[in-house]
Amino acid sequence: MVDEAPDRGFPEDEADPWSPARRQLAEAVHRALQQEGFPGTLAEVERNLGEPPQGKGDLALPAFRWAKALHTNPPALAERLAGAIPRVPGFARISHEGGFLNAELEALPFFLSTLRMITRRGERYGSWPATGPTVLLEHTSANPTGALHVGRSRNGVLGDTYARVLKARGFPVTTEFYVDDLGRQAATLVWIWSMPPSQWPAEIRQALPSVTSTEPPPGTKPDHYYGQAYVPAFAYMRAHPEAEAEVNALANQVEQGAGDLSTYRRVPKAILEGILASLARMNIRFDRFVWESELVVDGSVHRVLERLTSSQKAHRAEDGALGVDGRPFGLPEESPFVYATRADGTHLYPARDVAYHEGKFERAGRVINVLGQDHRLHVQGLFALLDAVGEQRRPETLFYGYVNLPEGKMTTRGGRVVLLDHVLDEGRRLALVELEARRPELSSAEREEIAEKIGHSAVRYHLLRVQPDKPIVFRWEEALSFEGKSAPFLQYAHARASSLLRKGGEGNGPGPTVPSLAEAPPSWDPRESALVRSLSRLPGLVDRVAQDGSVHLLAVYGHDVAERFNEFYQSLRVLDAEPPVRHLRLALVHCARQVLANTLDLLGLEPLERM
RNA sequence: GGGCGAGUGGCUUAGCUUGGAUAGAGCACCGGAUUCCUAAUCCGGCGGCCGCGGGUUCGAAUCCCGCCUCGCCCGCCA
Repeated sequence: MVDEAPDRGFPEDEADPWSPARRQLAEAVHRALQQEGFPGTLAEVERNLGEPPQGKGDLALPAFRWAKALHTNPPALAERLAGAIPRVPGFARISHEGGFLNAELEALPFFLSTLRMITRRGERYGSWPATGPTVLLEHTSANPTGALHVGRSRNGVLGDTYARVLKARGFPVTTEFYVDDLGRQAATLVWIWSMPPSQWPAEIRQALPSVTSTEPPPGTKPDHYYGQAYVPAFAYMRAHPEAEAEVNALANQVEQGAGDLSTYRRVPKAILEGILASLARMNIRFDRFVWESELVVDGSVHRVLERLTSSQKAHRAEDGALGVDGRPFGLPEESPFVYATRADGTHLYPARDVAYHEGKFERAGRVINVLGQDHRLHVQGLFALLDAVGEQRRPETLFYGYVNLPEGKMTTRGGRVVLLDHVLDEGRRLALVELEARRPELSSAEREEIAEKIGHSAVRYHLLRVQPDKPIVFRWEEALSFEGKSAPFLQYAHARASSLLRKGGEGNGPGPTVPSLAEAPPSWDPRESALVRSLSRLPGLVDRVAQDGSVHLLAVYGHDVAERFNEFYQSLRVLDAEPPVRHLRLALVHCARQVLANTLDLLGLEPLERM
């Protein structure tokens, strides 16, 4: 039983409940090690503090690493350290076992100060103080040539989540979508839709018999409507040289910044709006759009080409094409050059990409791109070009694996795709079926609203829950699972907590106060302790994920919190407990709901009051 | 062929950056829990030479080397 002021060492302005404890312990251990003749730094000690197995305390330090240099053996060193370390504020016990030094927190003060931090910071728990520099994060950037498939949406889900985490870590973040309106793909669609369907070539009309207007009929999304012409138009164009020439002429015209851009962009823009509407259903939004054609019009591509031309590192092919040797950047021997222009001097994608990045570097101190793993080599080419034009700065990249179907790769032209909108619709439908069975007392409007939130959250979570690097095989039953490792599992825990707080008379108010050490029950149920411990980990996790983009860890974490909460909920009574216990448990429920809500928000998922 | 990425129970997967004390989940399967705050939940059981071989180390799923398998890329396309 603790008998003195419990809260020293836990300042009010901390963002992370663990950092004071870690720091205090590391300092004490470091001092003890120095007495043994240890030459290393405090940071080295702190880095080696790990989490011991269940039941062996809260922080552990393996002594093996330093024993030899200090002319002793690990168990002896651990024992001597344990003996040499005085009472550390916040810790109840420092012990040793084998070659490990184990430290046990004063559990109650730690738990209560964690709960207090959560109630005090509310929705800001998990967030860190503002810091710099501005981060520019580009993601999704799907070509505006049709409706988005689930594979492309993984990019958006990853990018949007990473942006949320970086913001929470304190960085000012801007998200950008690069609209690739140049090139043959977009031109093909612009070309076909520049004619009324009645004047289309017979082959295309036959492929799309129901299409009669250049405007999507009411109730049809423009990305689906305009996009459906892509496959037949592309096939026709490939088979008819005169059509291909028209498309190329169109493409070349915009590529040079000639012609009326607003006319040209009509269809790509409409498709983009459709794509954005789909993404918005999953809570993905952008701060800024950069149209590739704009970089031509404003001269930035031209300026890049001038710099490249005068660069020592420029490589001029025999026929005049301008590029650089990419081998120092890892390009293969067989195709060592990355070209910025064609032989006729017209610019290519890599040149525009350099121009785009120069703009990004002006707008932000740190630039991150979210790209599919097929872009790895392109990035090396980009680096080679940046180097050649004398640009020192480089973007960071978060790569992700593709979403495939059990039958293989998704292909738009092969007609083997699963569209995001269809997955989202099916998710909503399945959730509605569940709700009709489980929540008949709700109005149908409420059920519809909740179903949409469950459905899109399930899809988003599914795309988020594994390491970005790993490829995903899309299976409907898995993507729309509402059990186990899924968004509804998290949402359900949140809804349960919300329900308890409603019934406990707390509603959406500031929540119950955290009891003081004197008021709190002296001994806690293991499920209560496990829950607070889980809650205490959010800020540290946000810090880590912000560093390396491992956003899946947050999805894993959310599951852990929900699981701890469900275990607590299942076996312990809250509302009909005795007053001191009830008080504490209500605070616990309030904090769990808060952390769940914050984690859900970081993941871009919807917290639900009832489901 | 080269480069990059991934290989963990029947399936999906966390842990690998920074080596540490019984490798943690979900699905499936088997058994159990609902007069009680939402059973989309919980409890128990089953199931793992952490791809293979070598190396470094007091200690390797984690680091290094080699091999195998799968994926992606290797256009004056984007």
